[in-house]
Amino acid sequence: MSKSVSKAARATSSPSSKARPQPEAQPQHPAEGLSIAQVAEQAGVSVATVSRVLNGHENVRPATRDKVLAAVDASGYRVNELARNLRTAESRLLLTMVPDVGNPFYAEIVRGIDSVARQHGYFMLLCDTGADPGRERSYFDLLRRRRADGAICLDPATIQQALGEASSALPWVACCEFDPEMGVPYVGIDNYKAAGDAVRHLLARGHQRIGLINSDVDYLYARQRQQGYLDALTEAGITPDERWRMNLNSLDYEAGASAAALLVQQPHAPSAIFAVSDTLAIGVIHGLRSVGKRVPDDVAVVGFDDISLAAQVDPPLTTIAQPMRELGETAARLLLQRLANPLANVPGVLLPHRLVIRRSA
Amino acid sequence: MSKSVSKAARATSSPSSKARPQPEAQPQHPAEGLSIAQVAEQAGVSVATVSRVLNGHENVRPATRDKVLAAVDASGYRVNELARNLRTAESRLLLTMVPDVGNPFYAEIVRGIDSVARQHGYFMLLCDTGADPGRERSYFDLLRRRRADGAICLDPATIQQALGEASSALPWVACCEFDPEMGVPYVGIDNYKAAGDAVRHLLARGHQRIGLINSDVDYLYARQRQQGYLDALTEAGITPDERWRMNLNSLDYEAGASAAALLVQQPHAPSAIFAVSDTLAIGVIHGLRSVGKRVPDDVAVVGFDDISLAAQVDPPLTTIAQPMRELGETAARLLLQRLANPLANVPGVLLPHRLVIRRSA
DNA sequence: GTGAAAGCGCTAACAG
DNA sequence: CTGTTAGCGCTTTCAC
Repeated sequence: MSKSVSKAARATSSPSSKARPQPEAQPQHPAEGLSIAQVAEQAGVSVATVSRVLNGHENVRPATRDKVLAAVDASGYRVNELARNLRTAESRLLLTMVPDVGNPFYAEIVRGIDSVARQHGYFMLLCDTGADPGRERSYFDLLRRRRADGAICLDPATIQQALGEASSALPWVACCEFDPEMGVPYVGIDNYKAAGDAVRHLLARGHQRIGLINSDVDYLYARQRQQGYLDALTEAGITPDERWRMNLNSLDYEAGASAAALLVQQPHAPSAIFAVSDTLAIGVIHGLRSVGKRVPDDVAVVGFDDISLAAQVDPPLTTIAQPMRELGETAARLLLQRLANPLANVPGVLLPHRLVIRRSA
Repeated sequence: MSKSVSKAARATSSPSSKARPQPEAQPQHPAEGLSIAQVAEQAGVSVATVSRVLNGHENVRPATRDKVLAAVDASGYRVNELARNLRTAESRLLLTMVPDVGNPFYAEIVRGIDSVARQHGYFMLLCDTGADPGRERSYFDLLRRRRADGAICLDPATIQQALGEASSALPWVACCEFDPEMGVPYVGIDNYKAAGDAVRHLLARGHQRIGLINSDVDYLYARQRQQGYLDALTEAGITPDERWRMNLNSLDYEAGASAAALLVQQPHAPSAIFAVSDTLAIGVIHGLRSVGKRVPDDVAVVGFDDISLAAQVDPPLTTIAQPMRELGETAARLLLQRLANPLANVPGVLLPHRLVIRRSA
């Protein structure tokens, strides 16, 4: 930890750095190819001294320090981090890979990651992979090529596995999606139990025919939630009907809408639908309405995630809440741990979920 | 342009690189501190030759090339881009700064940027600024410190201006939010006219008392849309009432909901509401419903942006569509132009908007 | 407390 | 076609 702290104190590189505020007046020279040598010359000291001042080392005489600082401010000099990073062999950059930045579920997680990262003097940059293995790989290459110090991956477990064995040696952690067997640190929730909770809620409301609108089976959570759904039904003495289940390759509203319309227009249609994401569930509500079904009177629906929108739609969505912020924060902390001590074996952690009952079911 | 093309062809650094697929078998050594020198030794050639092969230069004998490639694959070597970038003085990284990654409006724009960027051999990385000037600054510092080659900023114009004069020399462009006076290339829409279109639609539907739920005036678009709203009303012979207008410091659904509830519960309440973003408008619909108003019968609502959700809510939202994808693509192209030719003065461009009539108004 | 100098890993002249 | 070499701008011993 002491490493992180000392690095975070670097006056010129920490995201949260307030060590040396900018002067009000803008510097004269917009600083194109300014190097430390020129600042040194201007200050009448050696490059070593400038470097020491820039990095907040203590062993510099105050007068000297002031001379240097003056020269820096006057010239508008900014350290070239490419050079610094080459020398120190670290970039202080963290990458977060998400399958779809447009999905509000990820936004809150990303904020959690970001806040922990900057507290520790790291920048967090977001990568939209579109759940495409090729793009995923190319972002991992940023890691291999030392352009980032670490990464957090929220992509489907299947894609993570496709990265190959060699990648597990890279400094990254998995968030929400993970394969416990891979030996990569992870954080997530108990999807199996959460899905069971959703279904049991529906059961308690008297529903017997419960549909499942699921996402792509590339996602670990899709497989786990399906199993939770299946087992909850079976435990209640109900034989799951295959026609009640659908797998979608998109979490978009439209996908949920058309799936729902299909689902309820068949014989023995479900009287309730469990959708594995709120975006899907909102689409489902819309789809049901478009075929003349009322929610929850004709068909009940429960979603998953508890994105902020869930409370705003009509009717407000009953859903399983994930601790999104904490998921992100935990992921960031795991990664930081792994960076601080590459050999320590970092644990997998599961965070609690919660059933939020609103009006849709 | 030829520069971009030749760079994009670099076998080891282009995001879209497919030049030399990885072998099926994973390399033996996970490649911690492997350098080009060791590869050179292993291949029995000089570092220069390895470098040439890695960069796809033509003047290498096939046999030599194969030897090098074999050594690379065997060792699992990856180029250290920190070193390469220091040497070539470019990072091939583009930054996109958005005020809120959770707002779906930005997601599609970001995709547009990303697709153009990777077509040209650049990586695009997303930064969530939270519309905070401090964070904005720190991301711009990434630029100053050569960790990224260019940036696209979607933050409020006010924040852009606060960056100071010196920043306009930096390689960035503005998207959606911009100040034409700053001399920074930009792309956006005609917000004044678009707002007018929205209001005129409401007018045509017979509404006389039209409310405006606006965002923070830090946003240029907020000021422009307000003016469009005001002028459209005036032109119709209606004197705008101050009590019809609200400014919110958030685009969240909740913010729209509570604002709407307030707005329609006063005397002479509006019979229609124009909200400057779809997220706000969706909140508005929810807020109206919570106080017992039906949309559009009691109060009509028009939004702005046409995010995918707009068609899914009940009632489907009448809104002004922005060409989000094109906005992003254009921004990326402007930036690329600016990078290719730092001296050329890149124009500001305005893209067309479109009124989409659904059921909410 | 400060400076001189080595070298991080790479690319690009320049020779041969 | 291939090798030798000089830096890119910075941090960090090691002297003084």
